[in-house]
Amino acid sequence: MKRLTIPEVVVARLPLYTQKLNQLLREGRESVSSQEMADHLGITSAQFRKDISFFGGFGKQGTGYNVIKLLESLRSVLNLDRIWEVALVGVGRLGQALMSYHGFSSTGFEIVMAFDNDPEIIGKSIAGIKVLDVKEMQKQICHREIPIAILTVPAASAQEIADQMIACGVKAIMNYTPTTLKVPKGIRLANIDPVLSLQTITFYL
Amino acid sequence: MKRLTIPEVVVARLPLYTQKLNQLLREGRESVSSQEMADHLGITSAQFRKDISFFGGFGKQGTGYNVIKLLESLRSVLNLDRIWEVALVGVGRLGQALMSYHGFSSTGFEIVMAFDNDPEIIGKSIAGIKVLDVKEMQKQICHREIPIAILTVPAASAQEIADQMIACGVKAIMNYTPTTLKVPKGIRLANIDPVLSLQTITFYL
DNA sequence: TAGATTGTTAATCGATTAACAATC
DNA sequence: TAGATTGTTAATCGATTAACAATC
Repeated sequence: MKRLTIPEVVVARLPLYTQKLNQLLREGRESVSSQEMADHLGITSAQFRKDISFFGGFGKQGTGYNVIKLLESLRSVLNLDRIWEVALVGVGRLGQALMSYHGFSSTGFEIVMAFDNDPEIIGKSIAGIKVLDVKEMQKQICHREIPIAILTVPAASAQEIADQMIACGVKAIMNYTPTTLKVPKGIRLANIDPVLSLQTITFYL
Repeated sequence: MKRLTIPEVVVARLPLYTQKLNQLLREGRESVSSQEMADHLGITSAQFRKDISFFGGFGKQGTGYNVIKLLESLRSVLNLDRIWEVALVGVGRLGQALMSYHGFSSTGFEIVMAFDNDPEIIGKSIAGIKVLDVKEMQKQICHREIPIAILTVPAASAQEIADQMIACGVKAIMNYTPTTLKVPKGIRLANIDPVLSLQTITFYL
């Protein structure tokens, strides 16, 4: 299958392309050249064309790329033309903020369940989602076959909760904890602790 | 200067090394081999040694790396052996969560000012920080020479606010908005909209 | 000393870019 | 048609890895 040979760095750039194309769409633009995309994104036009051509020839010589068509193609490539159900574990401040974050639902991600171990918060509703006891987590996630989980628990319990998630079928974990998690091959792990990117940036300051 | 030649991918891995070393330190470990670090982090031992050797020979043949010494060296390389003052603009739910996030202060980042344009929230205190009118932003940031800003405003005003920040000396922006920002060369921009990493992950599911 | 593991070299692998024929 | 811009090739550039002498 062709898809398996796409470099990870290319895949990581596609959401940025999608983001920019959405912006152009809102501005009413019909087409865009690789050169313009490159200028906006701070890359070379050759890189843009090469990245896109992994998935097919979506452009037109002399004209560029049709914004809507390219956007839809990329959404299809990234499997964004469906709703993805997400579970969130750890309903602290960050967890609550993410549950209320409108950006998820407007892009096809829906947090459909949330778990915590604090009796104070279990049973409460946040952004329309009832917080369940984390003891229920495995049963619920298994039952509903949730593919993606957001991990916003304290560092100390991160690995344990991650193991439990994986045991009941979660395929991707967004790790917001400042922890180096061990996950089996085949499980996607995104480390998005806000501190990590800050620590990279300070090298250059 | 040697530092200028370090590949970005290497710099991006250093915080992960720091994270794991901190974990080992808490476990009371005195030394660690490149092989063990590699196993934990899912990389090769050669890569770890190569990355570290950009900054000097911190290891000892036959023994490995002294955890404390390596940790301190990396902290020094990443300029983490000081306090970094951070401004936050956009005190919505995500902004508030980040203001309350303990992970920043415990790693040497301190959100020292916050701004919003909503009269309802201006003047209130969140996590001990008084929210100021965004009209005051440029004056305050200039005056205190804040190098890092967290951008958590609505997408529509993101570019405008970013321009204002840069005009008054901000050198790095953590962009939490779903926007492709244009920034001048020399300004560090980290795109950490949570949706971006989700959209990358769905490609593989 | 014997065993272990580093730091570094050279080889490999992969990603980026310049250039241009194809073509809208 | 003339001008513009794609898709792709080949060259370049850069990052990763295997291997091993050095050495603790």
